[in-house]
Amino acid sequence: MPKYQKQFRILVAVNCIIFGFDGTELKILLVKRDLEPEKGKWSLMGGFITEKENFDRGGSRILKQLTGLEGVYMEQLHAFGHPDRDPNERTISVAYFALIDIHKFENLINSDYHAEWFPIKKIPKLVFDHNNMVTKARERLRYKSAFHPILFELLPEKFTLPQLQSLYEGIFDTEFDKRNFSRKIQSTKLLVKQKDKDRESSKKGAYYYKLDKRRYAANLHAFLNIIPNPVIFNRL
Amino acid sequence: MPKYQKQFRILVAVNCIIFGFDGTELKILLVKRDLEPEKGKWSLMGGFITEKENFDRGGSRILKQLTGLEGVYMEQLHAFGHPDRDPNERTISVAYFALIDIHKFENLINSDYHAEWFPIKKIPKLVFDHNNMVTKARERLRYKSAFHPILFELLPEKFTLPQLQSLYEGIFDTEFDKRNFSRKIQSTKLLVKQKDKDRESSKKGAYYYKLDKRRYAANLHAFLNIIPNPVIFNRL
DNA sequence: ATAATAAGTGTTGTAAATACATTTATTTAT
DNA sequence: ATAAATAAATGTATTTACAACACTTATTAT
Repeated sequence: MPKYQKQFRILVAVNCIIFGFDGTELKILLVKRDLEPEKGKWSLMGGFITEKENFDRGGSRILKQLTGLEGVYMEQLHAFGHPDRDPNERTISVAYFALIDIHKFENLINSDYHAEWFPIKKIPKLVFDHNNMVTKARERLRYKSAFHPILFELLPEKFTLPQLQSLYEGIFDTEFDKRNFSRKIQSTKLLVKQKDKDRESSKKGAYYYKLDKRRYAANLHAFLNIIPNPVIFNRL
Repeated sequence: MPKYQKQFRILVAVNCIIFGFDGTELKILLVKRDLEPEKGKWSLMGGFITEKENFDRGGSRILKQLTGLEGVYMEQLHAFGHPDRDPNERTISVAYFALIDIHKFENLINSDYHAEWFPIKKIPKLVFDHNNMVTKARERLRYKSAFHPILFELLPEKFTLPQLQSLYEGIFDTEFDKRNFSRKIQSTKLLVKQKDKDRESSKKGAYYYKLDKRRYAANLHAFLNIIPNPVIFNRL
């Protein structure tokens, strides 16, 4: 077979924007970059694509390297290809965003990397174009979660409605009426009320809910329309 | 500066899914591939990324090469990176989709390429993973156009409401009530009624409309909700 | 017993979406 | 000149979805 001889070849990386929610704030997991250039600066977790893997697998591999987690919600975000984005050598990067249960991560943390959670509103200056990636990931998460039930991926198996609401409020940077919010969420029939309560965050305690996994799997692509007024999108 | 010596480098291409609407059907512009492997087979327009361009520019360049058009609606769709997608040598491709006014194309067609419009429902077997790209582009177009006013990009400057409706109906593969459709479209205030009529497609004639460009520019990211029931997404 | 805290719940008004049928302008055939 | 055919244009009534709003309940600490 002939080869595409004259064309030039480029380094291909994958980066992950890893979201977590600690009950109060939306956070992103960052690492200190361990190779030159820009060694020691904060960065998204990433790595070069290997010869036999596709992007999805590369993304999963890199997520697992850092967090130990598999089977996590992950989605291709965008391919970044500015010729000068890595000053060392031209490198394109396919960015993925992942939603993880922050508590699972704490158990599995890989100490080969120096990783830290940063609140989404206090992201430091990152290497290359990683701040752009974060911005785009935030926009996508906001957009997608306005219509699709994906935010459950950020919560532990059992969670309360007030927790869920504060997650939505954090992402949309606004407040919702708890009666209307509860009604909308319940109307999806994705949640199953448990008999026990979370007694950490209030005196009365809030009932736990779990996802109805069968329904959830069937409704991943369904529409919810949880957000009162979509105009919200214009202010990130 | 150090180099990323050990990593391997990959060919990077851009492909364009070019949509057009002839008044009746949604179509895609395909070319006969002019290099080995798979020479002579139907393919999406594409090309390798050059040393100094980013993806958006590569996409625009490739679209212009074939159609002569610039300033066209274009959006990054997805990066395709299966290791065997091109059997000749590993090549990743960043796919873009473009919406063009099919009539503008007819004037500017570049005879270096053998290009043809194919109805979206009669796309032939394409090279590599291009059929996957087309499927993904269709899904994206459907998804996006359900909420955002982008389908005007497929129509000429002056168009009628019945034309617009049949475009929507083609994309969603269903029929809408014309009274409700008209009301929804008008409620966006994006259209300006003209004094003249299109007399081609009916005896009575249908009034032309033009986009209110100022409002349109301001509303690109606005939400419309033209589609009665979003369940439609599940059947492509 | 009382105060403090956050959870939980119901109703009513308003706006949006849907379903549905007749009239109008024009051309063509008789 | 009239009638038939064709597709465009238009209005209303009903249903449904959404948003606004306030009080009661369970529990703990004093």
